[in-house]
Amino acid sequence: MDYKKLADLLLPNVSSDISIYEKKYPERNVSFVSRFAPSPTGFIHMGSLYTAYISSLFAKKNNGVFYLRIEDTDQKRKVENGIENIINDLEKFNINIDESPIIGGLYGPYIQSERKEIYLSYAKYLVENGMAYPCFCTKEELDEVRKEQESLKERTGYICKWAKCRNLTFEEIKKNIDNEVSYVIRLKAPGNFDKKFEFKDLIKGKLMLPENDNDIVLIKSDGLPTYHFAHIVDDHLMHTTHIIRGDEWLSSLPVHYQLFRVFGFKVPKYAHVAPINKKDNNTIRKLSKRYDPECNIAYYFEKGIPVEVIKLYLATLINSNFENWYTNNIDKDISEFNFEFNKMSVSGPIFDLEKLISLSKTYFSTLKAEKIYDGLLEYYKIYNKEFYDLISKYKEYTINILNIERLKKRPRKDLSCYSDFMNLFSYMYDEYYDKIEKVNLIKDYDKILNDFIDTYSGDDDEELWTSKIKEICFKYNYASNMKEYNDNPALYNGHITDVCTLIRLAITYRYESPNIYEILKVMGKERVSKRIDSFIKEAQ
RNA sequence: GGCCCGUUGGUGAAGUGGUUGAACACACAUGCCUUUCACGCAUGCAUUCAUGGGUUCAAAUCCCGUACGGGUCACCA
Repeated sequence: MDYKKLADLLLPNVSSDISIYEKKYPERNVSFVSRFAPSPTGFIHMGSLYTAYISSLFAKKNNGVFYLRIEDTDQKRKVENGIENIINDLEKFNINIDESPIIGGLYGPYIQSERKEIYLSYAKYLVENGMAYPCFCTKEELDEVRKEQESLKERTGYICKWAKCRNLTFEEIKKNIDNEVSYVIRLKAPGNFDKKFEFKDLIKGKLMLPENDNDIVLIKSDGLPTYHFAHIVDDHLMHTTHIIRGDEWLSSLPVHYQLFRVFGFKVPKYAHVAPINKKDNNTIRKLSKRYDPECNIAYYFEKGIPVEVIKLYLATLINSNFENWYTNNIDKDISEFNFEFNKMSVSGPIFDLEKLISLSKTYFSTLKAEKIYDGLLEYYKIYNKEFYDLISKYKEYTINILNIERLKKRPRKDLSCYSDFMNLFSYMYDEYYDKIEKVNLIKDYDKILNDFIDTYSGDDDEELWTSKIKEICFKYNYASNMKEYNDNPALYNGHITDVCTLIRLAITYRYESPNIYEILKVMGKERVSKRIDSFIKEAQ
């Protein structure tokens, strides 16, 4: 068969001179190039963020390039604003992108649907060299073939004797083309399934894979390439050195490997990332954006968990020894850690929200109050306008609240997200000083509170403050320490904890709060007196 | 069903033939500290690495079988 003639018949208006593109997209002078190549089908979720983050982290570590390429060759799955959504989400996470449809770059276009000419050119080149051919089989015919293969317990696919369009004569093809029969272009797969080749994946390690003998589709009937074909052409021309992608691609690696070899291109290195999993009852399954709210990025935004925390947690999932490094280098940037492919989980890490929250508490405990304050403003501006107005109005006061038990060697760890702040500290604002239903009052509560407010100066140090409380304890027959009380409980009306709890209740209407001494100090004497007065009135 | 991959405590995991008495972290429990809560500190929590066999002086680590789990078999990526 005259393949040149065949190529011209199929793609008359396309040049098969691929050297144009080889020249147009020259070698890069960096040793590491990775990419994130999503389909624009919606918002980014934890899984895609994970893969994208890994790519960017390794690119950064190797002073390489990380670019974004949109894989929109499936017209049916296109979603409105898909590209914008992806780019916005990546921006929110401060993932640094060197080239993208927005930023541009020398290797564009970065949207596959805009590269149609390129793919067709490479496809024509293959046809011309007898390595690809048109296939006129309909979906129904293919389904039937598959059914027959299944009933014969044979391997499925467009393989061996089943690849009937492989042997069409030029005349037969010409007739179909003249009649405008819809067709695809398939690879004439040169592999032998019974032969295996060794492949070293950066994460999975040494693999033995069968050669590909399936005549996979290269160009679909709409003229757009399949993932397999676009992957080879793009990653070759864009000079990607490291393909970092989900391990659902592992099984098609023989196809991709073969395509690179057919063209004589250098095969890039591959890192197949196992998915983030979730333990559901007793089964482990992939974290799903449909069933697991924590898979959705919006979930964290709504709670007010900072993106830094998510990145921190993802980093621990990428390399579990990261966590140890981080606790010793809490002031350093995540990217300074030496991430390694071979330390990644082969079967996929399990997502543990509890651990993420614990990490978040540690993260918040390292922040300066001013920084948290800025985060609070940003958060409540969107999620609670009323509270936003309040903290905007009382900036200094709010920062003082945030500084309670923060300015010491081991700060409190009670804040795990911005939404916690309101739950934890709303009572500090008079607007939210709410009564609670049931309050247990101790003996002489009114006298104790009155004595307390009489002696409270507002600027005593903690030691003096405590000693004043102890005096009150003594006066009303409360034990001034627990040991005393426990030795002889019958002698006392109660103990110092009861007295402090009473004060805490009067001030906050809560049984739990940070150090009451510090709270009083932040509130100021005037507010404290008012609250105590109103508490006593309310109790009577 | 074919092919590929995996299986270490309540959880995430470290571990690649010999100081591993199986790190570390989360969770849990108890105790200490303490005005509550949180923090912090201390202690406890796998005589054993899915399972059966083999190789070896030595196996969680290497080999084979079995069970279970995951991925994939599209003109979707």
